Amino acid sequence: MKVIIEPRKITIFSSDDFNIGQILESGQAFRYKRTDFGYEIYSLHHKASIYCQKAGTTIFCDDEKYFKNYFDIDNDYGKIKLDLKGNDFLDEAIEGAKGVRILKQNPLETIITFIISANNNIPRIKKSIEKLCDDNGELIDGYHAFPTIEKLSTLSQEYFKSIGCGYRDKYLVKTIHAIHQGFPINKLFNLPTQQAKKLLLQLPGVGGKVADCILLFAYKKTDLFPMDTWSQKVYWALCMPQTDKINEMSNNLVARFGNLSGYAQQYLYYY
DNA sequence: CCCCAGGCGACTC
DNA sequence: GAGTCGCATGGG
Repeated sequence: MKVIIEPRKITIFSSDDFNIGQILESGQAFRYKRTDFGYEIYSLHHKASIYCQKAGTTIFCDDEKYFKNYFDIDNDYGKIKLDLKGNDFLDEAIEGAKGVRILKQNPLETIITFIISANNNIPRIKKSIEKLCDDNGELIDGYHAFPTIEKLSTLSQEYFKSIGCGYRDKYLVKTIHAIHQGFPINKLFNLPTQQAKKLLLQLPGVGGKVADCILLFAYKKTDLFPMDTWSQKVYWALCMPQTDKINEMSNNLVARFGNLSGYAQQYLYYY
C-alpha cells in the first residue's frame, strides 16, 4: 500500500487494502459522518476529514501520527488476507470486504461506546454517543472531543438515560466510577489477551462479547473472535466442528485462525 | 402489531 | 457451571 505522510495530511493511493467506507461501516467505530466528499471522523479529541477519489484516499487531520496509528497504516493487510485464504466462504467474504482494516481506538472511548452498543442498534448508539460528546466534550475548533474520565465521572444515571442509553445507564455510571478510581485501563496493553479479558469482565456492562470487541478495537489483541448473531449464522459455512455453544464456537475459531482471528471476524462481519 | 439490535446481569437449578 | 429471562428504546 503506497502511503505518503505529511503534516496534517495522509495520502493513500488506490489500494485493495484500504476502503474507508468498509472500515467505518464494519461496526467498530460510531463517531463518524458521511459528507459529500467522503467522511468526517472523530476519535478521542481528534478529527479527520476523509476525501475519497478514484486515485485514492486523502486524510486531512489535526495529527497525522495519531491517525497513522488509528488506521493501522504500518500493518500489512495484504499478507493477512493471503494467510487467511483457504476456505471458500471466507475467501468470498475477504474479496467482498477487502478494504476493511481494524482501527486502533482509545481504550476509554471504546469501553464506554461498546457498553452502549450492547443489544442496541447502530443509529441509536451513534446518537447517544454524539449527545454525550456534544454535552460534555471539550469544544475544539467547531467539534466536541470525547469527554475526559473526570468529566464522565460527574454524570448521573439519569443523564445517561436521558441521552438514550436505556437500561445501560447504571452500567455506565459504575464502570466510569471504577475507571476513575483507578481501574488500570492502560495496563491491559501489556497483558496476555485472556488476562486482560478477565479484568475487563469485572466492569459492569462488559460481558464476553463486549470485552472481545474492546480488546480487538482498542488493545490490538487479535487472538480472539467476537461472536455475535451474524458470526453464529456463518459459523457453519467455515466448515467448523459442530456445536451450538457460543463460547465453543469462539474457541474453535481462535484455535483455527490464531492471531488472525480478529481480522477474520472483521472481514466476515462486514460481508 | 411484530421482531431485532455488534448482550448483559440476575436468577434459577 | 449452564439455561432462562427481563431489559430501554428506536428502526424496519
